[in-house]
Amino acid sequence: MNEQVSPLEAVWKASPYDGAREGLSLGRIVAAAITLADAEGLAAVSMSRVAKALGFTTMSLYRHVASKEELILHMQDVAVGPPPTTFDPAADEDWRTGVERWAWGTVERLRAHPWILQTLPILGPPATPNQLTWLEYGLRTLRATPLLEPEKLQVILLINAHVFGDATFHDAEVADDDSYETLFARYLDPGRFPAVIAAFSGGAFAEGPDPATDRDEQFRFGLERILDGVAQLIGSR
Amino acid sequence: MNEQVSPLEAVWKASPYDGAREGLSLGRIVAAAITLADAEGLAAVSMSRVAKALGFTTMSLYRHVASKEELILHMQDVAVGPPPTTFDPAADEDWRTGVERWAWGTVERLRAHPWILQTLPILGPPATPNQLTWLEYGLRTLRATPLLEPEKLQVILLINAHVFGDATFHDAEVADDDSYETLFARYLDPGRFPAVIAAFSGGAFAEGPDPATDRDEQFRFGLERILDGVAQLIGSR
DNA sequence: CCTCGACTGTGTATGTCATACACTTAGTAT
DNA sequence: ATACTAAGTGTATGACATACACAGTCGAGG
Repeated sequence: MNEQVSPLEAVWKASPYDGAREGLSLGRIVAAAITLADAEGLAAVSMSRVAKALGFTTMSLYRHVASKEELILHMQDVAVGPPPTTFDPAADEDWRTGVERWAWGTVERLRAHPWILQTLPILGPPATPNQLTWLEYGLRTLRATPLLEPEKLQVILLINAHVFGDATFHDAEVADDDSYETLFARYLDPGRFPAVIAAFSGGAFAEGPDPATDRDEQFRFGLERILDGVAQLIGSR
Repeated sequence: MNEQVSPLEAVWKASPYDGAREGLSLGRIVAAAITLADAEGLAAVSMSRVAKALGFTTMSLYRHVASKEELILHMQDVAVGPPPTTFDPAADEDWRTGVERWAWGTVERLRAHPWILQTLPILGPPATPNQLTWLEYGLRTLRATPLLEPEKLQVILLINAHVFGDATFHDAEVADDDSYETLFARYLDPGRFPAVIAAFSGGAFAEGPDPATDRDEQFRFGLERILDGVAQLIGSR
């Protein structure tokens, strides 16, 4: 644990998520918390439940973590994890190939731990070590491109927003599920919401045989639009 | 208040945010909660603080609202508000003009009540009456376009994601503020994060004389990329 | 070898929170 | 007037984050 340090800064200081082989350790605590969040959602993560899962008392956690907020930041960093080094774009690689690989990589991480979404309230710009490593790799895909530095950043952040959009949209859909269709059927006045009804009856909700593919397809569509737009700008330089 | 009804459904049933002139009412409760959230953030909204602000007891709120979750959904709906009717795109209007107007309208709403971001955990697809009205208007801007129905939806959702990205990125920047620069300076190893450093020293954080304009400029950049991509698809049909 | 201090884990206590439930009271319909 | 209903209250419960004081343990310096 650290004295007088902001939660964010604590995450940076911790870097090697070590594990002494016995007793508590930051690594163990964070791992237990992530397991809990994966299984029951972020709301299920309380100091006492995490401690119980490890067989320690609630207060023991505070020897390794200054606050719950810090714990959650650590969870986020570990759950995001470092990008595979194979994601580091080769110097001669086509930017678009690189960006696409990167984009799909980030979706995958977020889908693996959807509760990362709920941890957003804390955030702002990417700020955690692993998050920044992803950002670094993302920016590198645009290295050879004539875009200005701030433009590169905007492009990567835009794609990131799309990734979060995907996760947000498909999150509660799973949870609420039937209540959606029901709700829409019951309250969506065709006089007031003709376009919405048309869009949704086109099958955005009513997934086909393989919802995962459909979801991928939706993500791909948005991504291609973004990249087409970027390509156009690059081409104009 | 409603019996045996999901929080979301309760919001739909409530539609006219009425106000009996005395005593408590849903409208009054929601308004007080929004005032609180605007001033001190979503975290400051507790049943007891809202009640106190109105001069009633905590439990009195439960006569009008089934749970805190329902309250927050109501808050969200009211804070989002209906789109101005002038946003309803004219039939002969250029789609791009319409979409841009719509996009800027949504940013504006979100910026006025940034805590709406924190209410995301609850959500999923847009589902609240006013949210759906915005969606309806957004979709209408693409009415005359050769896009397929699900594609229109994807485009609007993509822009929406961009709006949330803008809000997310600039939210904590305000809150953490100096700690960001500090943190970056202290921990960002130029060996490991060359691209990040290049992108940020380009001035993404170090705002110019008018940060609002810079922020607008950043949003505009992403929006134009998206719309260029969409235009290209439309053109190819 | 002993002692001291640091580190790690514990137990108890406090204040906040959402919410259940039983109660009162006022207003309305018969 | 009586019975019913809606609105507001007060008290109680159980979860939670966290402060604080204490205890065991272990390694380093005498």
